Amino acid sequence: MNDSTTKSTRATIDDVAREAGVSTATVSRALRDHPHVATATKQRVVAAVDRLRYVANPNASRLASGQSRTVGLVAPLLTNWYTSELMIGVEEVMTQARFDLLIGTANPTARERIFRGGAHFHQRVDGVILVDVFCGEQRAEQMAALETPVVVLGEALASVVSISIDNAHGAELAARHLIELGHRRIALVLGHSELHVAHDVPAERARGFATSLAAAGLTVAPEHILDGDFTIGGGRRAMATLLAGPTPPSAVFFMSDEMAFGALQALREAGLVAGRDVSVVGFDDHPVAESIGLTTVHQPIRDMGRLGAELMLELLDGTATVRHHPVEVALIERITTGPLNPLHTSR
Amino acid sequence: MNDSTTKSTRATIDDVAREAGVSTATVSRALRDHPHVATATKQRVVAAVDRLRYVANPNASRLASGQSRTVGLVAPLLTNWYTSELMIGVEEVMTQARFDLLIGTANPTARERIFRGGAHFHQRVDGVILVDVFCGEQRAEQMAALETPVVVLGEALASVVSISIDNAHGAELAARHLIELGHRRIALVLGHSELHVAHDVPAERARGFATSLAAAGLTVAPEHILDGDFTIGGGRRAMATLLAGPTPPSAVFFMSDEMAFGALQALREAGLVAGRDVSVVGFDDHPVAESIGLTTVHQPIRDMGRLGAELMLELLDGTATVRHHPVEVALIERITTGPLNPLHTSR
DNA sequence: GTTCGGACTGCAAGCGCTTGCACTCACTTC
DNA sequence: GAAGTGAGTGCAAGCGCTTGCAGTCCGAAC
Repeated sequence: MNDSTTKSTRATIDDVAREAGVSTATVSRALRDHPHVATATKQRVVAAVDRLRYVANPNASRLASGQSRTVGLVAPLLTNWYTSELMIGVEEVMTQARFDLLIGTANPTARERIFRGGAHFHQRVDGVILVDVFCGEQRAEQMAALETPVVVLGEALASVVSISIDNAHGAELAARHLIELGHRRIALVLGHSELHVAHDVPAERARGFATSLAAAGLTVAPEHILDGDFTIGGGRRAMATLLAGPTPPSAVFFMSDEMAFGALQALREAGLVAGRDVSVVGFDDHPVAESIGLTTVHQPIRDMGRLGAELMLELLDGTATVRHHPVEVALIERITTGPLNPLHTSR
Repeated sequence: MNDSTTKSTRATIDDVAREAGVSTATVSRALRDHPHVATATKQRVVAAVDRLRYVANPNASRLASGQSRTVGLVAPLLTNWYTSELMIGVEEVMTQARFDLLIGTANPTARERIFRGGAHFHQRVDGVILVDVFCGEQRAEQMAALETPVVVLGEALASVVSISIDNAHGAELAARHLIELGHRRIALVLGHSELHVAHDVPAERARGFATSLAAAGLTVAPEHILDGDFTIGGGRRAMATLLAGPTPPSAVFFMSDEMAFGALQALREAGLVAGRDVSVVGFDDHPVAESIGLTTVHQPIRDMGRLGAELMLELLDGTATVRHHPVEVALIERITTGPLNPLHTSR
């Protein structure tokens, strides 16, 4: 009956038990630091494990324990440097906690299923970290009712654990900086990624921008508000459009660094110098922003990833409090912004 | 005994079997498109699955089948945009094939264990994709002897399935381009990332670079070969050093775009214009290279990731042939390179 | 009318772990 | 000396699937 064929199969817990002269139950407990295992026994087990190079089969232990020790990371766009950066942070913490990370793209259909717990995902993970999967409070409540713990990154929510920066505040800083440099005719390039259904990050940044302008008694001309699609190409086109207009702005706030990169390209193509002819501010602090010298609003992305993972771990422990965790942003002044060029003051 | 407590637990295969009026074995077979399952039966099963919103427990099926349907992706540096880009490609294909992707960092210790199959990893994955974990032919042979299928990305190897670009050729293209523009005093900025133990990518690129110079009867001055550490900062420092030297080069080839970005910054700080005063060529075609206008050697990273995943799938099928798969590179001319500036011809 | 080969389905034995429960022994405590 | 107490261990029943083997049934071939 016992087919202990000489197949060079991997050692199982039973092999270890036999080798150590104890029961499988004891091996299992010894290996997981359960209380009530004699120190001597534990040592024998560990020695046997080493001798046999035993590694527990995760599928078996997960099946038996009902815990998958895996968390899912869902993001609409993995391509994104922002997402990867966040992912690194999450991965760091999760690996250390000996958890697996399952990454998945959230196409629009999948999104809805995730909210209702119907996703394929839910069956195999202990928790889900949502990155930039904008859901809104209503959806958050739905998720809070689910048995799967959820951490939302990039959006401020009350019914689930969430982490995000104060987008309005970041935009305020950017606009205030431009105003302080003397700029009056300031343009705004926003974005409407279709993947980010219903998300209000652009709206919040626009609000912050408007707040600062209003505080200085300024307004934005309608033709100075453009959509840059959150892409390099979109930013380039937006900048070109602004330059071609009747009254080009002396400064532009882009809602992402990548759009700003495109804008710098457009400026160069027009023979203009950023920071002198036109001031440009981005948002994110992309790794390349520093080398280009782009003035931007820095957000600690990797830290947010780490925090997200830590909160997920707490959630799984039952020690987390459901609330929003705000994260600080800061303006980083570099060379793409400068005092208002006299050229512009002349009307 | 049968504790069918009213716990709102998930539906199991038995629930589906009961609902469809068949045995669990039949459900299992129907769901995996086994032959010899009557069409009508299959439909009943599918209907029951829908009604119960059943999703198979992956741990149970993996345990029972002995297949983990998971592949590991190991890279020394996940932070890297290159790695993320590659990962996206792999993820795309793997997800479609309904495989899970487990990502892991390969610190030096872990590397050796992976080579000998002793890694924690091996117990839980059907195959391993190694990204930039430079191993050399000897290590590759070791791995080929392992039962775990391996695909190596970024290095040309004979004993395992491998994928890489022709680094020497890429560098040749870059150098030739500069030579054709009239440059004679060309510098080289390489890198020695410590994480990339013993990898010869820099060596190959250096060789290609030398080949092109030699063909034009040129040589490089020793002080024109610097280490830029493969980082933005390193590139910046290298460029600054070159500019401060007694005979600054008129053109520089950087082994990575990121170092080139740093160089552009250094040039700007020195009041010089890239493409006019000094020509700069990078390597990689980083997403930002386009917006900055960096001339560089393009490599189809995401495609390489896709190919790697496809080959892994074939390997698991037993339909792959072990060999190296070369991938094409191409020079992309942009604005950081230009004809030799007369200033430089004067000695 | 048998016999036979397939198509289809069910039985039941695992896969390698975890864990509730029961049990054995010292040791204490009255 | 009896009765507790609790640390330490083993038994065995699962966890939810897969799959070899053994049917059952039915139409085709003899």
